[in-house]
Amino acid sequence: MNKKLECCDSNVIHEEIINQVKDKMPKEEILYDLAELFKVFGDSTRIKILWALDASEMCVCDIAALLNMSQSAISHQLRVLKQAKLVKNRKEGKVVYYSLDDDHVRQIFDQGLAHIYEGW
Amino acid sequence: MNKKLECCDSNVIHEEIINQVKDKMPKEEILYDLAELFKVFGDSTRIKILWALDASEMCVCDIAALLNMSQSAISHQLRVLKQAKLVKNRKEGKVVYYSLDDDHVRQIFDQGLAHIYEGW
DNA sequence: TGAACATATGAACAGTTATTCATATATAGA
DNA sequence: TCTATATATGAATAACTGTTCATATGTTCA
Repeated sequence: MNKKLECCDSNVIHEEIINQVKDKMPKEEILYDLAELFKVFGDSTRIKILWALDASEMCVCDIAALLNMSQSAISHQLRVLKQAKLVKNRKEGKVVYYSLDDDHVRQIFDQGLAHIYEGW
Repeated sequence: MNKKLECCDSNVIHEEIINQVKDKMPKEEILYDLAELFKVFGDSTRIKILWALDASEMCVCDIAALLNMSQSAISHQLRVLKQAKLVKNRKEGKVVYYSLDDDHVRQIFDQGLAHIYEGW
């Protein structure tokens, strides 16, 4: 019950494949960043915001009204989206307008939708 | 301080835009499913598993060895990936081999990477 | 300057999630 | 049948996350 610290109790089964795959894997850091990016997409509030901004530039209050959520909640999420460099903003007096800051968002959404609709 | 239940304290600023965007938004349910899908991508362990399986079919023990993680942790995550219809498996004796079950994974990854690398 | 308002932000809380641990299931071989 | 082994799974825990609430910041206008 304490024979190997490696993986499961047994030895590796297919050592060649493991080494082969290991060579093809991107650097740990890249994969981490990729997961962090998708984590940002993994919330329906943020998905809605991105979708809305893909249709039109909007101010915080408008987004809150559109999604029927508090101004604070939206503001917090916009900060997350901005840190991920997915949205940008411009200020006009008191009002802050947000818009998409990425060309890939739409394509990522489309691929995601393609998966969801697949086989139905 | 209690004038409107809507969004923030004020009235909606750009009502036309809101209605216009509202019409363009996909159904609530679709956006929820989309977020659920990306949530699955939003974990570096699962990202690594998917990347590995994109390179080669592998059994549970091999994946655990490759990622230097416990068999149990990998098995739990494979279940999540299978529920999301991102991987499939086949049994050969005691050994269960997992492989990708989706054509979009690679493209979603590529778009994600494109975003990460953008502007550097 | 002061009131009104749009937005941002910190703390707190509830809900979620990834891993570990122990154990169950299933299969192969003796 | 008994043992070894590959995988699955339920419970528990620690860490993380989204929203709310209260409040701060910054801008306009009177």
